Amino acid sequence: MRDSSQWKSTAYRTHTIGQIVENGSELLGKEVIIAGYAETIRGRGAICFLMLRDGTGNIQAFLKKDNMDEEIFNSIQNSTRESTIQVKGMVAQKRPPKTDDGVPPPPEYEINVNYGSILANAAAPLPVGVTDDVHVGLDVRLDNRHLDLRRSHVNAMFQLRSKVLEYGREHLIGEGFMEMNSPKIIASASEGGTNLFPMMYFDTPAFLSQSPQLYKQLAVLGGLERVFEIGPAFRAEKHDTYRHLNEFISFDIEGAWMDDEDVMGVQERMIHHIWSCVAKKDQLLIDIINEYRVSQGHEEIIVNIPSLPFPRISYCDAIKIVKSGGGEIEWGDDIESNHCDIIAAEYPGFHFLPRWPMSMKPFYIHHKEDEKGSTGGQLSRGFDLNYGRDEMTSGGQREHRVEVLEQNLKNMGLNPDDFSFYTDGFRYGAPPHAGWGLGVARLLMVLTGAGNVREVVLFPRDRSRVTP
RNA sequence: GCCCUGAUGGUGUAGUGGCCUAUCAUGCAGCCCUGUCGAGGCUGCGACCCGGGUUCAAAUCCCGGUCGGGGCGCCA
Repeated sequence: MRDSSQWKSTAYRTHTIGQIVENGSELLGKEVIIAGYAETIRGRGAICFLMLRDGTGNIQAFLKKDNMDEEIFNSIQNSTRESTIQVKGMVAQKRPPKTDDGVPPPPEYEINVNYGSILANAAAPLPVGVTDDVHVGLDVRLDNRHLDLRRSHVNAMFQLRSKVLEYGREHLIGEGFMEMNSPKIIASASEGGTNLFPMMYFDTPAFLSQSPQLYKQLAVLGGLERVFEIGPAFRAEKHDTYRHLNEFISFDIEGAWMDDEDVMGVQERMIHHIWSCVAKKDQLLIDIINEYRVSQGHEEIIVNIPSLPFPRISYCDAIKIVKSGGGEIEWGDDIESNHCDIIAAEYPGFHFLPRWPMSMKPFYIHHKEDEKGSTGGQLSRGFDLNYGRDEMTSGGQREHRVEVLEQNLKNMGLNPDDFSFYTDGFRYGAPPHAGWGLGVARLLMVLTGAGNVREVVLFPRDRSRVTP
C-alpha cells in the first residue's frame, strides 16, 4: 500500500485509511472521516462490519444501529461490494480476533461509525471479483481494467511501474541527462524496418512515431549533450506475443561524446540503481505480488540486484555459443528467440550483445572500418541488452559523419534525399554520440515476474485491442 | 503472415455420444446466528459462443462463422 503519511485532508476525508492504520494509537478517540470501496459488508441485524479500502490501506468500520440514523445504517448494510462509502466516526482499538495459538496479534484500529454516506453504489455482480480467490482470464481483466486495478497485486504492479520510472529518471538526471519530448506525429519513418501507422495531419499524410531516435539525436547535435525521453512509440506490426504491443513506452537516452560502451555503462548503472532502490524501499509491493503468486501456485519473485558490469557477449561470441549449444545459425543471421534460449542457459540474467554486423543494423549506426567479424563482414557499434531470452534494449553509437550516413542509406537501398531533414543536422559539425531505447514494460516483466507484457501496461494496445 | 489450440452460470472450472432437468468453487439473493474478521450455517438463483449438419440420441462428432489462448517470424 502507498505511503500516505504526508497526504493532506480533502473534501471527502480527513484522513487516509493508511494514516489511521499507521497512527491508530495517536488517533484513538478522535473523530475522523474516511472514504473508500466496500470490500465486504458483514452482519445483518443490529450490527454491521464494513471493510473499507482506499488506495492506502484497509480498515474495518463498525456500525451499530443504536449509534446512528437507522436509514443510513440500513442503506450501508444493504449496499453492494465495491460501492464507495464515506463514514464518520471515532478511531477505536479493534477487538482482537481469536487466534489458533491464543497469542493476541498486535493492536489494530477501527472506526466506530456515527454517520455515513454512500457516494456511489456498485452494480452486482461484479464482472471480475476484486477480492475473490478465483483466477480470472487476462482478456476479461483487460476488458474490465478499472476493476482489475482494484485487486491488490495488480495495483502493486502499477505502483512498481511508477517507481521504476521514478528511479530511472532519478538516475539519469544524476548522470547529467535532461528530459526532453519529441513529436509523435511525423512525416516519414524515423527508423527502417517496422511498419508505421498512417494518419492524416490536416491535408498531409503523416505517421505516428515509431521511435524518438532521430529527434533525440538532433537534440544532441544541437548541443543539449545528454538527453532522455520517456514516451510512446507506435509500431504497426501484426505480431501477437507475450512481449509485443503496438503502442509501448520506451525509455530512451542519447549522449554526446560517447560510444556504445559508454551508454551501456549508463544503462547498467541505471538498472542497478532501479533494482537497488526497489529492494531497499519497495519490498512491501513485492510482498503483495508474492502473496498473490503463492495463492496461484507460482514461485515467489525475489529482487536480485544484478552485479556490475553486466556480461558482454559480442555477436561473434554469441554465434559460437549458439552453435556449440546445438543451434543452427551462421554469421550474419539474426539471433532468434530459440537462440536466445541457448545463450540464456549460460547467461540467465542481464547481458549485453554488442558488435552486431553492420548489415543487420539501421543506417544511423556507427561502424569502425577496421572492425570485422570472423568471416570478414563489417561489424557495427550497435548492441542489444537481453534478460534471459527477451530483448530489453537496442542501442549503439550513432554515425556522426554525414558522408558515411548517406553511403549507409544508399547501401540499404534508401534514397538519402528522403532523409535530408535528418542528415542536414549533421552538415554543420556533429559530436560523436550514442544512445539506446529500453522497453519499460519488458523491464517491468523481469522485475515483477509478469508472464505477459499486458500485465504491466494499464491499457494495452495490441492487434485486436483498442479498447478500453 | 504461418503453425498449434480453445470457447460451459457474473468469474474460474468438471464433464470427449445416453449416467447431464450439467460438477465444484467463487459470486448473487434470502433466512438464521453474530464483535464478525478468509466469518459460519441453511435455502435458493444463474451456463453448454453463433449458424448448419451427422445420429434414435450432441456440451461432447463434422462443416462454416465469430471471439480467445499458445508458439514462430519481426522487434523494444
